[in-house]
Amino acid sequence: MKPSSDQLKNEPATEADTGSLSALEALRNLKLKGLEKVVGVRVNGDILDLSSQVESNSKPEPIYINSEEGLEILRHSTSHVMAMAVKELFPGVRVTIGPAIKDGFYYDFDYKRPFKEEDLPKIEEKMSEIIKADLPFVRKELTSREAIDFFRNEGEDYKVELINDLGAEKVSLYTQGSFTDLCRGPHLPSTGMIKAFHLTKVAGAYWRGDEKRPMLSRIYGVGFADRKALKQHLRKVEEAKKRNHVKLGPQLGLFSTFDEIGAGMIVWHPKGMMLRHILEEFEIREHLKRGYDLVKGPTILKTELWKKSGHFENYRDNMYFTEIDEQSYGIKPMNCLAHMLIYSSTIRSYRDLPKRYFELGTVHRHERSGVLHGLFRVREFTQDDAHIICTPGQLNDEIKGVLDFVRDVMGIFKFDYDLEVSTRPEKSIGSDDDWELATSALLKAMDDNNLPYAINEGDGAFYGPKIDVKLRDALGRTWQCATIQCDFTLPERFDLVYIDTDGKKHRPVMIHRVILGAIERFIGVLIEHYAGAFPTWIAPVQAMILTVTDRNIFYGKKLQKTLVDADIRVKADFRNEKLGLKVREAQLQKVPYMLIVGDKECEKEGITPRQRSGQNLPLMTAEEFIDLISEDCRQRR
RNA sequence: GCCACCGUAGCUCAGAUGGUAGAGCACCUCACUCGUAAUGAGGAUGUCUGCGGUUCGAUUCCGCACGGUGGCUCCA
Repeated sequence: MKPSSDQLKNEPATEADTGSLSALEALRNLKLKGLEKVVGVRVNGDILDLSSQVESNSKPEPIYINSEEGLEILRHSTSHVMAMAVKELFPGVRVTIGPAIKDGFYYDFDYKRPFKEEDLPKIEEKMSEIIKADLPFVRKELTSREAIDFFRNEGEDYKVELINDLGAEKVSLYTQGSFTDLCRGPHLPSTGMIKAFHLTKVAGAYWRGDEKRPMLSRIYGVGFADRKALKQHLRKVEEAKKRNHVKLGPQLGLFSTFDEIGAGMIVWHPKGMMLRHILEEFEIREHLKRGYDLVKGPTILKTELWKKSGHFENYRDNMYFTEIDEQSYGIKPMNCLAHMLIYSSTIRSYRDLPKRYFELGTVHRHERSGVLHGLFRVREFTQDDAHIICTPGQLNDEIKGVLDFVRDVMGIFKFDYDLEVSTRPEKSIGSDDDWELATSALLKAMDDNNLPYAINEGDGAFYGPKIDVKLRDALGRTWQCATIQCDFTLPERFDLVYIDTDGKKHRPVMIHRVILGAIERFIGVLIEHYAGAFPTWIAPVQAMILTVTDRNIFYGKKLQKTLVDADIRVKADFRNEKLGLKVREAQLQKVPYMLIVGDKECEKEGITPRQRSGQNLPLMTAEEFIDLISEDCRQRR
């Protein structure tokens, strides 16, 4: 199908004799090739429709459909097509908003009943008709008054609300066929340029994200420049499914959940517990190297103390409470309180600072049932939590130290990550000055280190601003794990002091920080990142001894003892089964090394390791194999 | 918490428009002693998530609860 450039030629450009012409004309004048793939233009940094007016001597930059901006235009236009299809199929539906998002788009509707998955094929069909009709997207500017009248007439109250809130004098509307939507644009020249889309799912979503407002029905779709890209995306989604830790975890014998235990509670099986143990041991060593002290607080603390810290006021809904001897206690959702008391248990000198208290602290949070998900969102989890209490002068270095720590650890696991700074939320404690101070301290530490970051306004913790570290896994998806939070308030509330050089009491500042975040979530990310094939240094089972016949068991056991004594995490399969079966099962368990032990190995007192890749290594002695694994561990591979 | 969808053996799934259920793998037993992703034969397996309701009768229909998935809101 040819793009509809001919249609467009006659569009708004015609009246423009006064030194302006359509962007498409301007591009033609530039004699650019591949104009059929151009969906918009960039002029002075603004992205405009192909039909928009530009000055005759301007040189608009073409935006191709497969560029990032081009895809956004495509997806946004596809959402309009979907809205049109839905309006035609479901009379009485009211439209709200429908933006482009990563890989696709969505549109929220208000209808007498929510949409179901089974509605999607019908909608897709209707959309295909609209696309086939190759309807042009026509932009029109109206005053807000006129636009409000228009939408009120159409019964589209959500649009009226949007225009009122915009408070602009003029707004733009886009029309394709029978459908007109309030929209800033830009859009494709016409619907015919949509070549590859797919509606993926339905979901509920609150109007404007506010749970007190109506629940709308959202339809999600994906859209790409061509069918090949769409197919590739669907393959990627399949690949991600295969890595799903909720499935892989139990399959690999790592963890499981039980209805009878409760939602959001993880039960760790032997191999999963071994993985945790390895990570925790690794963490303890890394923390000790960096001047942290190990501490531990109790799980339940008096409610009075939670009132003092501000948690009761600000975090109560997420906490569990209990009663002991007619006293109210709260189960800890965070680890800071005990650390504060450890600090204030004696007089501190400026010479003692900074204090870095580290605890693998298990916390309980009452997360709302709908947010629970595998290991990523649970109600009981363990944080690699530390509180750094230091002088204001040390703050910058300490934040830098934590950022370096994060960089080192993420480097070991080969994770890329982005940094985001979150500022003061509505529900919070502390003075404006302290927030200002804490926020600028975080920003300064990042600026000093030339670290790029994004800002999330109002997304901070209730006691202070934070730097969040978003990991990117092997599939490019992001997860929040590490976080660094600056806090001037708790030291105040707990009256933490140190004696400075002047002999007087001064107030220290505090940093809350986690590196892996929650061990549970981090392991979930690791499972998906490695698709369950953990590198040898963290693999719960590093090697599996596989005997060929019963004759080999005696030697196999001897070998196992040698390796266990050398701290290799080795298991053995001495069953009277065929080697092929044993290899298959070890392979499915993603064990890094299989040690094949047959008559040949018994005779030569050696082993033939088979790597997870399927590659066989030459026959070697147990000592050589121990060296091999030790080297893997040293290299963290 | 809200919206949608889902819940049949350890796992993956089939099934009956309401008459108490099957297949493969796993498991158990026996034989085979075997060299790099499934040896063969035989056997057992379920309160069809739970509780109520409708019905002569429910795993199937309805309601509630519990659990899961995808979103919204929230968040490590």
